[in-house]
Amino acid sequence: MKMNSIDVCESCEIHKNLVTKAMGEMPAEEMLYDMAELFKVFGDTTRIRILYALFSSEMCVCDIADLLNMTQSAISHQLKVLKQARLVKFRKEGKSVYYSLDDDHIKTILYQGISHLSE
Amino acid sequence: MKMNSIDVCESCEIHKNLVTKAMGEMPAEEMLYDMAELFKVFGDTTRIRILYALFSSEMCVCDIADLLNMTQSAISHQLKVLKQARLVKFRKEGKSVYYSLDDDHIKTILYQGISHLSE
DNA sequence: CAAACATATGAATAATCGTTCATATGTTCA
DNA sequence: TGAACATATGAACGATTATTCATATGTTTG
Repeated sequence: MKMNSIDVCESCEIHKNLVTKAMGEMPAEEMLYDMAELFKVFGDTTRIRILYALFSSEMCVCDIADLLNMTQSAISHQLKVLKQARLVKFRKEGKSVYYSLDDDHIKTILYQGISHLSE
Repeated sequence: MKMNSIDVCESCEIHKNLVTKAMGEMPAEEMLYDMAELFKVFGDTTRIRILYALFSSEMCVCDIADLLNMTQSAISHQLKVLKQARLVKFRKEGKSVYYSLDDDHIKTILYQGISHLSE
């Protein structure tokens, strides 16, 4: 008599031990949520382009907009997303705001992605 | 006289050299697209949960559904996405289909994500 | 202060995505 | 062969998201 789970398939009770083991190794809900939120940020070509631009050097918003041939507004919105994910940082200089990479893991994450793709 | 880009901000021509340099280092369109597609796959808690489940051991669809307390259909749809991204592989045994991880980069990518989050 | 400029942001829209529901496919076993 | 089972899949729905447009904020300079 099951009580805590959907009755997906009774005969799979054979693997209850595997399920129990995996359940114990599952990260906490909040961690899973944060991980998904982080990877979502990498899941957009515009944001990946921005990160690559900043690999090259620090840049102001209009440099990036010019480089990617997109509107200043679109870039600004995406920089906000990158900022919230703590992937970029910025410094203000007069009217301009210069953005740069905020984290060493960014390259590693992107390169692992490339590495997976080129298998 | 500009010809190939939106006139975002004329006075930023100061940084044209940076923009040109970054343009030269930008990955090809197709690579950017593929990278975004790959990271999108990691951008969902259900799929991350499935990957973690498979870290633990190979599992059949209904094991995963039971573990995550979700419908068989939802899991099956997500496994399709993971399969297309070549993150999981499967073997058929009778009525069941056993899924397992298909790539060594998966752990590295997820761990880099965790590493970034816990800074 | 006013004009010019660089950036930020809220609302709207179109596109994409995850889950559900119903059902199809394919396997085993009586 | 037919019933039971495990999985896959198409369509539909609601939720999320990227870009655009209009405009606001904040800085510099005449």
